[in-house]
Amino acid sequence: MSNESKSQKQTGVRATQKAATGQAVLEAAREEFERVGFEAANLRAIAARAGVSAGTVLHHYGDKRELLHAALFDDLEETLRQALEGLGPGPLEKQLSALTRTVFGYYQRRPKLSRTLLKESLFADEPWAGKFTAQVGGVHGAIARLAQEASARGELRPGVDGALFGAAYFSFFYFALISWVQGAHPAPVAMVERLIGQHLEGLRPPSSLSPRRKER
Amino acid sequence: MSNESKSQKQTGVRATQKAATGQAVLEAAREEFERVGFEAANLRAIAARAGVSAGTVLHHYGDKRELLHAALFDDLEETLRQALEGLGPGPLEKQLSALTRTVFGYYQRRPKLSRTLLKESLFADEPWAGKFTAQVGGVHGAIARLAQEASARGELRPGVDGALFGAAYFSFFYFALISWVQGAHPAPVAMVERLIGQHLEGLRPPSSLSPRRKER
DNA sequence: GAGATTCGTTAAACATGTTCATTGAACGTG
DNA sequence: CACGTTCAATGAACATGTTTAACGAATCTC
Repeated sequence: MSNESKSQKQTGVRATQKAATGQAVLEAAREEFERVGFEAANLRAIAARAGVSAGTVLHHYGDKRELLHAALFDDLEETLRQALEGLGPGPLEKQLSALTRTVFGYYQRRPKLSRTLLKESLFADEPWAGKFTAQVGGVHGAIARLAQEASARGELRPGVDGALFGAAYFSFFYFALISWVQGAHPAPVAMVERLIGQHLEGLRPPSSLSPRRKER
Repeated sequence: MSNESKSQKQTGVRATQKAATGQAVLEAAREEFERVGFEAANLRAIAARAGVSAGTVLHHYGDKRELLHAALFDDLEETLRQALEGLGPGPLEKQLSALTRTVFGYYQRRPKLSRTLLKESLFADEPWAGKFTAQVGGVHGAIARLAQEASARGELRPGVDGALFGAAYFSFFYFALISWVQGAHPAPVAMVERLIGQHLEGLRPPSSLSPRRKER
C-alpha cells in the first residue's frame, strides 16, 4: 500500500494521461462556457471538443457546476491576486475604486457568463463554497488592513472596525454587481463609489445629542 | 372576435376549470418544494399530486423556475406588505430592524427552500426579474421615505440622500442573507444592524480637514 | 515476467426537464 | 341545433445531466 498523499504530483503514464485529459476537458469547457453561456453549454459537446466521452468529463469533475468552477476559479483567483498587488498607497477611496474596477472587469470580460458565474459563486455548494469564502476572506482581510492604514494616516477616525468596514464593502460590491448582471444598473463601479462615500461620511446630524461613541 | 383583455376574470366552464387546475398545481408545487427543496422536487411528482399530467404543469407555468416563482411570489409580497404596514414611528434603526427581522423570517420559515429562493429571486429571468425589481423598488421607496422622516425628526442630518441610503440597506440585507443561507454567518439580523450602525455613524475623523460636504 | 489488481475511459441506461402533435370537450356562430 | 373553432389537457418523444456496468491498459505483486 504505497499510498501517495492527496494532490501530490504523480509520475506514471496513467497519471500523466489523466492530467492531460483533465486539462483538455477544462479548456474545452472554458471555451464552450464563454462562447454560449453555462446553461446552453452541452456536456456532450464539451466532451467532443476535448476528444473524450461525456462520461469522462463527469469522471474528472463530478457535475456540470463543478466543471464551471474548475474552469474559471483560477482566473478569478489570479485577478484578485493582481488587484490586491497593484493597489499602491493612495487614499482609501482610490484604492477601493481600483479594486472594484479590476474585479468588475473579470465579469465584464465574460458577458455570456457573468450572470451565471456570479450566481453560482455566491450560491456554490461544497467544496467550492469553502474556496470562494476563502477567496473573499483574503480580500476581506486586505480591505480591513487598508482601512486600518487609512485610519493611521488620519483619513478615517481612530479605532475603525476594519472587518466591519470590509463587510460593508462587499455588501456594496455584490449589490452593484448583481444589479448590473440583472440589467438593473449600468454603472456598478460608480454605484459602489457612491455607497462607499456615504458610508465613510455617515448620516447622523453634526450636532447630534448622542455622543460619537454610541453603542446600544 | 370578442377578445377579453389580459388578466380579466373569465366565467366559462373551461376558464373555471383551468383556474382550478392552476391552483391545484400551485398548491402541489408549494408543498413539494417546501418539503424536499427545489432541485429535488420532481415535476411528474408535482403533477401527480395535483392529479394532472406533467405536460399540464408546464402548460400553465412555462418551466420549473416559473412554477417556483408563481408558487412563492405572493407569499413574499404579502410578507413585505405586512412588514411595511406595521412599522410604526420609532427611531429609524428600530424600524429597519423590524423590517429585517420580518423579511428574514420569510426565508427562515422555509429552511429547505431559502437558499434556492434567494438565488432564483436575485437572478430571475423576465418576467419575474421585473416583478422582483418592482417589489424591491417598493420597499426601497419606503426606506427612502423613512430616512427623510428621520432626517426631519433630526435623527439624520438634513438633506440625506434617501435613495442612496435605501441602496445601502439592501446591500447589507442581501449580503447578510446570502451569508446566512450559505452557512457562513448565523445571525443575519444582527449583522445588518451593525452594518447600518456603522453606515449611519460614518468613519471620517471628527476633525477632518475636508468639510462635511465633500464630493469626488 | 505472469497473473492479479487498479482505475481511466467508455457506451449504454437512466432520470428528469421540456417540446409537440393529438384529442375531445367547451365555445362561438349560423 | 349543427357545424367549425378554440384550447386545456395529454402522453409520447426529445434533450441533456447523471449513473453504472464493463473493458482494457497501466500498475502492482510475487
